[in-house]
Amino acid sequence: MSSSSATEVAGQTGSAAQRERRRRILDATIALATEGGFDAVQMRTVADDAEVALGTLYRYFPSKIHLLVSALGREFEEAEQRTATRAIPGETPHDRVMFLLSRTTRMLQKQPKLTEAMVRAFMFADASVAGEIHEVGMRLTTMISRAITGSPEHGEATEEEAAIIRVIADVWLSALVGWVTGRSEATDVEKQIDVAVRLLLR
Amino acid sequence: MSSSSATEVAGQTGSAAQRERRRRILDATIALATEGGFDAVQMRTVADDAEVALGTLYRYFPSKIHLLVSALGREFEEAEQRTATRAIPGETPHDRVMFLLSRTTRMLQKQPKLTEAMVRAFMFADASVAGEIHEVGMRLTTMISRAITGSPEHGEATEEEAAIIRVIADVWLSALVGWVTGRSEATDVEKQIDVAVRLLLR
DNA sequence: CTCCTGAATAGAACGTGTTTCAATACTAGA
DNA sequence: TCTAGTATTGAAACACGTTCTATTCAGGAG
Repeated sequence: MSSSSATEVAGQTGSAAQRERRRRILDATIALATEGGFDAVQMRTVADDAEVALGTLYRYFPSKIHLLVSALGREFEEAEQRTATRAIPGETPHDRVMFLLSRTTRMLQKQPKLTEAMVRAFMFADASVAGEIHEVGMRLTTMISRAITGSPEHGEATEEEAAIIRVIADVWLSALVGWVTGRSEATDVEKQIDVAVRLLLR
Repeated sequence: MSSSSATEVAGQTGSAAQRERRRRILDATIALATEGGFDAVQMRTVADDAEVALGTLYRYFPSKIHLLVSALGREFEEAEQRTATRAIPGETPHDRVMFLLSRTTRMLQKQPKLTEAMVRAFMFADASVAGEIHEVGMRLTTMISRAITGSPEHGEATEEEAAIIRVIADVWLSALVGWVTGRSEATDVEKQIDVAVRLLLR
């Protein structure tokens, strides 16, 4: 339990050179994943591309799974900040949630290999990745919550709302896994969320 | 596309000696997974324990993931047959679905290592495992459908019902993944399903 | 400026999933 | 019974995640 607490989450720690190395590693990871997916993210290659030694890579990210989930965290960070600055369009909670998740889904589907790499890492992660996983989960929860209330504020949700948000997130992730692993079509993801949201937000 | 169609799914093919080998392999897999989880299922060890050569193991199951998902399929087969012979107790669809999923969850939680191995393989599986995955999905769908209607028959579900079943299955799997990967407590799984079922079946 | 210590490096080495291949055993049909 | 074709075996080799070791580097304390 030394560093990565929830407050200094996305690696805003260490010297400038260290933050720079971390950035280069995540850049290389995302580039490789975008090109060739999970299998193409090979630790030796990441280290080479980021111009750090293999041992250094492992000092920053203790496993390939940590690395990819952290990359997912960085991507979600941008998406979440977008929902914080501008209100999500739509008349009803249903409309707004669908707007948000459809937009995010389409964004992910534009880079299928990258999404495959990150989603598979996310689903494969074990307890040792709890911190990174939790960060991603919180961001997703925050975004859906904002979509439901329609405001960029992120106040406390009622217990009922929290439960609904969780179910929506679960369905979205499952649908994404289905698409990523080639078990369903791209358009199915949106359909499945629409059904779930319709059933839940009525 | 030679063998494994939906009709001859669970390996009811080949000579008696071959069916016997297949059974020994799955037995060894489940024994190892029960003892030590995903990591303990090592292909060399499985082959040794099942008394087949490593090459033979790979002839029967083209990867560790195929192997573990097939093991999950065999376990689900028994569970599904139980729902086919006896009616699921409970007054309402909600009660019956909860009875079914609670019972199944508790059964899985009694063997945490085995469940961890199978669930992680299931979530990690890519398109090449589509057949095995589909089999498991169908069994789960069938069981939930029987619980909703309250009859061991497995008639066609309406589109609405099918969508609801899918959402319930997604939530159940997500909750299970959360538990397996140490992100949530055993009792959370039931709670999450209860919320989802309550929201969906009203 | 020198020394000390933690960080970074290069590279070898290890473990396990997967592939390959030559030799042997088995089985179904003539 | 013989034979052709197929399945199984045993063993080595390969690929990639991960660990380990020896060495060098950087930057703050004195």
